[in-house]
Amino acid sequence: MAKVVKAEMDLSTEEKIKEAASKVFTKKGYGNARTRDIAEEAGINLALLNYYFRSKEKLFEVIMAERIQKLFGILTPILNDSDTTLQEKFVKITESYIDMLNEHPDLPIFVLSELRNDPERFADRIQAKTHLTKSVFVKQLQEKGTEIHPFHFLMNLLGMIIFPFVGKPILQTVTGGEENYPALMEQRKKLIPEWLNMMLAKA
Amino acid sequence: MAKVVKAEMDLSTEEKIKEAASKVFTKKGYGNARTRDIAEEAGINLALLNYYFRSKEKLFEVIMAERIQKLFGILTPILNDSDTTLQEKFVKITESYIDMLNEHPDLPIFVLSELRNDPERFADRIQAKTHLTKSVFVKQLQEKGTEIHPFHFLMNLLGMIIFPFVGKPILQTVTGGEENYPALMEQRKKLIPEWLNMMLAKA
DNA sequence: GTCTATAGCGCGATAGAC
DNA sequence: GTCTATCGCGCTATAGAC
Repeated sequence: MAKVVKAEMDLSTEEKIKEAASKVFTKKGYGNARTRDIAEEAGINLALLNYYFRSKEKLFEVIMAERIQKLFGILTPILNDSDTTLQEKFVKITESYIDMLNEHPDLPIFVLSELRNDPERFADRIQAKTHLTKSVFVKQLQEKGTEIHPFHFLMNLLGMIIFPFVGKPILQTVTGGEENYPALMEQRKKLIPEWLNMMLAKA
Repeated sequence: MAKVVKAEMDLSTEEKIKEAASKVFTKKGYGNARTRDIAEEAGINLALLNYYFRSKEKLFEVIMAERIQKLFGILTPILNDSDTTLQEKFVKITESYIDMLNEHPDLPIFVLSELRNDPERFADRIQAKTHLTKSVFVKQLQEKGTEIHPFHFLMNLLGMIIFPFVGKPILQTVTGGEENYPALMEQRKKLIPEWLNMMLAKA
C-alpha cells in the first residue's frame, strides 16, 4: 500500500488544518470563507487555527502560495525543456493540465479570482526565474519563422484547456447539463494539440 | 450631444447606487465588498442603500442579473441568427466580445467566480430560451458534416476570447508586463475567426 | 497541544430626526 | 428622501485552564 493515502486519518494537526483551509478557501474564496468553517472541516477547535497559523490572513497566504504553485508549476518546466519538440510540449501541457484540473476543477477560478483582488501581492510567486521571452518554447516557435506573437499560442493553449473548467457552470446551463463532460475533456487531450499544430503550420 | 453620458452627475440616487455597487462588487466580489464601500463610492449615506434595496443580498442579486446579461446576452442572438454564415458568426462573436471585454475586463472573472459560489441560484438567468442543441449555430455545424461535438467549437471560441482577459494578471507576470495588451487583443479579432475556420475545415 | 470562554470590533441593518 | 447615531450579530483573535 502507498504511504500517502488520500483520506488519511492521522495527519498532523497542522496538515489537517491546511487540507481543510485549502478546501474551504478554494470553494468559497477568501471573503466568504469563515475560520469556523475551516476548523469544523478540519475536525479541530477554532483556537488551534490561530495557534498554528497566526491569523486567517496568514493561513490564506500559505494556501494561496500552494495553489498558485499547483496551477502554474506544471507550465514552466515543460516550456523550458530542450529535449522535447513543440508538438511534444503541446501534448504534455494539455494532458498534464486536463488530468490535474479533473481533480481540482475549482482551482483556476479560485486562483484567478483571488489574484485579481490583490494582483501585486502574489506576483512574485508566479514569475518564472526566466522570462517567457527567453524560454525554449519561444525559441522553438521563432525557429518555425512564424509572424504571430508567441503570446497568442500560449493564450490559445491555456484558454482552450482551462476555460472549459472555468466556464463549466455556464456551458452546462446552456446545454441543460446533458453533456458527458469527462468524455469531452478526454477528447480534448487529443484535439487541442492537433489544433495548435494547425495554427502553427498556417502561421 | 448624447443623452446618456458616461460620467453623468445627476443620475437618480437609485442609479448612483447601482453604478457604485456594480463597480465595487465586480472589483472585490460579494464577500469582500462592504456596503460602506458602495455607499462611499456612490457619494451617499449607508442608510440610503437599505432604503432603496432591502439588503446587501438583494442589491447583489440585482447587479448580478445585470452582469450575467452583459456577459451572455451577446452570445445567444448571434448563435441563433439564420441570416449569417458560421464564418460571419465567428467574426461577430469575437469582435463583440473583445470590444465589450476591453471596457469590462473584470466582468468574466467576477461572474464565473460568483456563479461557482452558488451555481443553482442564477442558473435560470443564463439558460437561453432555446437550448444550444437546437440553435442555428449547431445546425450549421452539423451541415458541415463534422464529427467533432459542437461543444468543442463553443469552448474554443469562448476560451480563446475570454481567457486572455481572465488570465491577464498571470500572463503579464510571466512576460514582465512588457506586452502591448490592447494591440494583441486587436490582432486576435482577426486571428480567432481564422483559427476557427481552420478547425472547421480540418474536422 | 488542545480545549472553553470571551474579548473586541467590523459589519449589515434600522430607528428616528429633519 | 436623506441624514446621524446606534444596535446587535457574527467574526477573528486571544486569555487562560488543563
